Amino acid sequence: MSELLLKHIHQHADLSADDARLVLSNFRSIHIKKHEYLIRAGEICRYESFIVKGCLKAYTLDEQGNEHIAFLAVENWYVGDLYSFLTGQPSTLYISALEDTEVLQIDKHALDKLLIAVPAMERYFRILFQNAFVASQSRVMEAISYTAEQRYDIFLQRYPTLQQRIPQYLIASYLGITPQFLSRIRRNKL
Amino acid sequence: MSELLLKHIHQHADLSADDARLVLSNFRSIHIKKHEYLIRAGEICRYESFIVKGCLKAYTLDEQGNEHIAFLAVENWYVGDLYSFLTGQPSTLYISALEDTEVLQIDKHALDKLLIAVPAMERYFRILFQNAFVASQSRVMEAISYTAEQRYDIFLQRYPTLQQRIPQYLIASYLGITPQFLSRIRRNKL
DNA sequence: CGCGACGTTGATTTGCCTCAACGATTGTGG
DNA sequence: CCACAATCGTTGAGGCAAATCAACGTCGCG
Repeated sequence: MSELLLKHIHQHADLSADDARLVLSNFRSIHIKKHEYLIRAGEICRYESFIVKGCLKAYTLDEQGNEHIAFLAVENWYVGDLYSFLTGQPSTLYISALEDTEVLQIDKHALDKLLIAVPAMERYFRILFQNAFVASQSRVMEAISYTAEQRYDIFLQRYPTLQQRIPQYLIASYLGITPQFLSRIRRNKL
Repeated sequence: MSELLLKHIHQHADLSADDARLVLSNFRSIHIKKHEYLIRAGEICRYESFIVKGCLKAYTLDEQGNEHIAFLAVENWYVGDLYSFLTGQPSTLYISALEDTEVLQIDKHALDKLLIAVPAMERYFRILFQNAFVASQSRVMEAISYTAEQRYDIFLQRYPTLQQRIPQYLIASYLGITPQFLSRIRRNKL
C-alpha cells in the first residue's frame, strides 16, 4: 500500500507525479509476521523501513537479558537502527514485529541517490528528523526529570491508543521501569 | 566569525559562493556574557543560534527549583528551544551562557525562506537533525538502561574535554543525578 | 486439558535522594 | 592586600523510590 507513503510525504513536502514514481520505485514491500525480526543486534542495518501496517518494537538486551525499549513504532513511522544504517556499524538494536506487519524498505545507496535526485525528499526527511529529534529530546527530559508515575501519565496522554495494542510490560520497558513496578503504579490510581 | 559557520556547512553540503553570501546575510552575530540568558522558559524562541565561541547550558526548572540539563552546547552546535522555535509555543527551557559566548542567530522566517532558496541548506539541516536524533536516542537508551556510574563513564568518553570546562554539578544534572551522588561515584573510582 | 504468556502481589534489598554540615577555592569590595 | 561572601565539591546519616526475588492467579491458545 504505497499510497500511504506518498500521502505521508505529501504532508511534509511537494512531490511531482514523476518524482512520486521515482520515489516508489526505490522502495520494496516486505511482510514481517508477528514475533519475527526486522533486524537483530550485531547485524548491519541495510534499510530504513516505513510502516504501512502493523507495529514493531526496537530494543536492546543487557547482560542480564532484560529488554530496554528504544521505541515502539506503528503506521506512518520509520523503523531501523539509524546509527547502523548511516555508519555501516553493527546494530545495537533488535527490531521485531508485535503484529503482522508490512513495511516499505529503502536501502542506503538508493536513499542517497534519491535525496540528491529529488530535493523534496531532503525536505521531507529534514522535517521528519527534526520532529523525531524534538520528540527524543522530550523523552530525555522526562527520563531525567520525572518519576516513573509521571512518565507513565505522559505516555498515556501522548499515545492513548497504543496502550490497547501492546502488553503492559513493554510500556514498562519503554519507561525504564520493571513490569512489577508499573503494576503497582497502576494500582495506586484506582 | 562567520567563517566557522560556513566551514561547518561545507562539511555537510556544497554551497556556492553566492549561496554562502545569502546564507550569511540571514544570520546576525550576538554576544552573551557569562551568566546571561539566551532565552528563558515562557518566552517564545525566535532564533536558532550557531555557537561560534563559548559554551551554554539548556535546562528546565522543576517545582522544587532543581535544574535539569537538556543539553550542553559548545562551538559548532546550534542552541535554541527547537519545539518553541517550530511551533511558536512558549519555551520550556532556560538557556544561559557558561562562558562569554558569541552566536550567529537566524529567525524562523529567514530560515524558512533560506531552506527553500538554497537546497543545500535543506541537506545541511537534514544531516544535522539526523545526527542530533541519533545522539538523542543514545541518551534515551543510556538513561533507561544504565546505572548512574555507567552513564558517567559514557559521558567522560564522549565529551572528554567538556569535563574541564564546566562544573561537576552540571554534569550531574545532565546525567539526571544529584551532585552529591556524582561525588560518591567519583570517590569509588580512586 | 495443560502450557506459556502476562499481570499482580508481598517481602526484601539497593541505588539514589534529601538534609545538613563542613573544607577549599575563587572573587570582590573596602 | 586582606576579609568576607559566594560557589563548588565532599562527606555522613537517614529515607524513599524502584529493583529484585519469589509466588500465585488468570487468560488465551495449541
